[in-house]
Amino acid sequence: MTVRVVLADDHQLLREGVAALLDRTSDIEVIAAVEDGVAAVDITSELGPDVVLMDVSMPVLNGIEATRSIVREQPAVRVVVLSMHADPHTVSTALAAGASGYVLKGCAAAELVAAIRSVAGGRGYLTPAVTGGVLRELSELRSTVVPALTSRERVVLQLIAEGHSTGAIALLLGISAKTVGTHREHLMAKVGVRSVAGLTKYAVRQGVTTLDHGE
Amino acid sequence: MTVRVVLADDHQLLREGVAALLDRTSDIEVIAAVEDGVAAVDITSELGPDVVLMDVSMPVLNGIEATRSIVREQPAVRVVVLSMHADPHTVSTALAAGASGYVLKGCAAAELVAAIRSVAGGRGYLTPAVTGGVLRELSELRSTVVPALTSRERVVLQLIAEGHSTGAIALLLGISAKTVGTHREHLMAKVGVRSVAGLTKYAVRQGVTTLDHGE
DNA sequence: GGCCACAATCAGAGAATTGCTGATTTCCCG
DNA sequence: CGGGAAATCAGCAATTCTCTGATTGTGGCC
Repeated sequence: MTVRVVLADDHQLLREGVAALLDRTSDIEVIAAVEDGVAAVDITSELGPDVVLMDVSMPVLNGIEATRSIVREQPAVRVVVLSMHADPHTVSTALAAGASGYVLKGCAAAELVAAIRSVAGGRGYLTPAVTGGVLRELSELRSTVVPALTSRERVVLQLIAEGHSTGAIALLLGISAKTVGTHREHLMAKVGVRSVAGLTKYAVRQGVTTLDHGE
Repeated sequence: MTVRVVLADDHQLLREGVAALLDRTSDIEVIAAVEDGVAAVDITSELGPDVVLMDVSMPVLNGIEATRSIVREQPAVRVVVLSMHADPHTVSTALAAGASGYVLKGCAAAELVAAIRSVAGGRGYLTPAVTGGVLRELSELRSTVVPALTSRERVVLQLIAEGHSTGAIALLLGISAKTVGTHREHLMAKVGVRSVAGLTKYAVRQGVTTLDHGE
């Protein structure tokens, strides 16, 4: 079970150095090293590696776009982005493009190996220096794209997901059925869904209810 | 981390013999041995053991009822039923009463120890001689209690769980909305649920749809 | 203090869905 | 050749949904 790796970076010295480092590891094999994004896409579709180690800044086609292309065409291939910078924007763009891992060029060889093994195993890898920013970005996106639910809405969501009818919820909460309907509409609008089925899935994902019993 | 065990059996010789066997094992300690079901319930609520080793046939209160009582009052206590017979009815009754394990009196000491360790660790234990019967019983129950869905019903279930309305499903399938409604009713009746929320959860559990996107 | 945004509440009216009963057709199995 | 189950559809009353519009209370902000 060796992990087959394609390396894409526009600096020859880095390519050779990283290849040497990785080849010291018995379970990782560098099967190709290319110097631009187009070559990375081509060689990946030809060789079908397990992991592509992708530099961000490359001529012809940058690493982000190359990642997007590879992930779209070969979802089984995992991409680890190798970058000089830890700025949250680059990181989240790379991850949005479909990268499974993100490591900095300043990292130790051991970390690079850990990242490759992690993504080859189907997990992800984020170098500690960027995780904070990613989490912050994530929560910001969550709150702007998906507005926070109000406490009342959360209660109604839970009851809906538990299978209660509008009338039943109104009785339980001691409010009018009309109000429950309004809450439901607000919920659907916020969650971006237009059915009880969608609301229920959202509730399950959010942990507001369980999948346990039928309702 | 020794496992504290209460032993309940109406034959003194068996109590002494099993206690001796278990005490040879360093991580298992028999803290009490009683001779009827009532005493088992009493001593269990008093001592709070990790595991109760429970004979099925006992005077005053049989092992099944004693198990039911113990599990209801002290859910943290695990019960291993010790029985002479492997008949599926006894086994499934015992498991339905809340037993976590089932071993035969004809088993080796090593198996008893394995069973006790397993249930103490929060898992279950079924002696191989009875697993076949239990699985058969289970699938029979499944098919009678939860009748198999027809292929058409599965299709409708999926579409409902994906958030489509009755009218939309009718269009997609090229049938009347009334028919879709009938399918939905049959689904709810079979699944034992009376809401789209319940159906959606069932669909997710069954893998008919995913939790991914909202709808 | 006044203003504004928003949560929470409710209502009206027409459209859609639900729940229940009942029926027909087709098809497979013994 | 039945018998039964699956799949289809209808009628009808009750409920729910959708959309629009409105009121009240609260908290933050100038």
